Amino acid sequence: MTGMALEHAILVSLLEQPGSGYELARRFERSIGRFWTATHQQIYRVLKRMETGGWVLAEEIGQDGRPDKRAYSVTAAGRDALTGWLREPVQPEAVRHELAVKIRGAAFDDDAGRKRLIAEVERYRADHVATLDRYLISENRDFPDRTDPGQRLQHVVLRGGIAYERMLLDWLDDVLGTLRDL
Amino acid sequence: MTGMALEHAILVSLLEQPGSGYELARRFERSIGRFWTATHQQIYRVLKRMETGGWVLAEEIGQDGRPDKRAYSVTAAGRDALTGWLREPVQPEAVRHELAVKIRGAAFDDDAGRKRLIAEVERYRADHVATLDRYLISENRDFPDRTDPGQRLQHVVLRGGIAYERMLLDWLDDVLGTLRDL
DNA sequence: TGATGCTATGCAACGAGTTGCATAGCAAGC
DNA sequence: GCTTGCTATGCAACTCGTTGCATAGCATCA
Repeated sequence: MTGMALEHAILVSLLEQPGSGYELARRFERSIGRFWTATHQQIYRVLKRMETGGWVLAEEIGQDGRPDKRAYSVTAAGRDALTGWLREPVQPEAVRHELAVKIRGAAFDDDAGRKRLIAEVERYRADHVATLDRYLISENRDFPDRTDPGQRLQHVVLRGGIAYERMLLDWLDDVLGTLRDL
Repeated sequence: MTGMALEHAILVSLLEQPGSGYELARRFERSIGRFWTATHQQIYRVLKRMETGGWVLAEEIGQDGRPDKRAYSVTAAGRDALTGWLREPVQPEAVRHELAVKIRGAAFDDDAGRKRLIAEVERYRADHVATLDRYLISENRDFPDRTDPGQRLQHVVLRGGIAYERMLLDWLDDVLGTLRDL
């Protein structure tokens, strides 16, 4: 019961807003995917398992002009499963930071390799500038209601993303400085 | 060739210092594991694969009073494999932040559940205070040589860890404040 | 008209990561 | 004397995550 947390991320997303597997996959690209990534295959597979286990209910919705979809909502049993999990201890994170491995690896490459790494870090940095911008735009647009508990919780998680991106950008500047005058 | 980055983390670790599977596993608990986690089973399995592929060489070392060990070192082919990988683009990270899921999930739990989550966040925070302390001790102790390129690169990665932990502690205070006056 | 892309779901195969267990001798403390 | 813990390596079974592919109709743009 320690792993398989995707179920719980899906439960949270469906409680915030019921929807189809496809819609969930899109949310995992935007909102919820900021802190829990998943592909559409994973989501469809896990949704079936959750349906079998009685955590979610599917309703077939026929649409004209596009394929039918299965809209999922969370059952009472699913909600109980979620609250049970919420009360378990948080597992330590499994950190996997590829860039950090590459930076330490740069000690065993030549000048040409380090030059390429600097360019790659700059590209990586630009990506995260864009990410931070998206977060800031989303913050200004999506969190007007400071009284709704759900919104306040979503907002504090987003502030975590913003803090992370800012920290990362500062650190990348430190990395670039270190690589340049190695 | 996109995944399987454990090989490369092992190559970096073995280039920094040759050693046995067991020694590598211990390093993955301390130094390199700050940004790339792995269990001993993973490490042994991958080392065999790398030996078959000619990336590392094993030397049997008989020890008295304890089991023999196989000391690994990186071959020229292994080093080439590493530099080849260093020049590939950095893959976007697969973020999996369980605590963030739980925080958003707290909107669907009751007051008792939220109280428990607050206690759990406090425990989690204490763990990370301890982690930050270990990093700061390691920084003062292990990085005296500011001219060695390898040390400077290890140091900048450690500074990333320190920056991350500080950011996290600040954010956890924000989270606790939000949960408390929900 | 043809190419590209979006909605919508899914299978099959593979690779990566986790968990439990096993062996085996030595050292240290109760 | 007994238990616990450390060094040292490994198997087997399992779950999780990734990649490539497939279907199928409609919309949009060149």
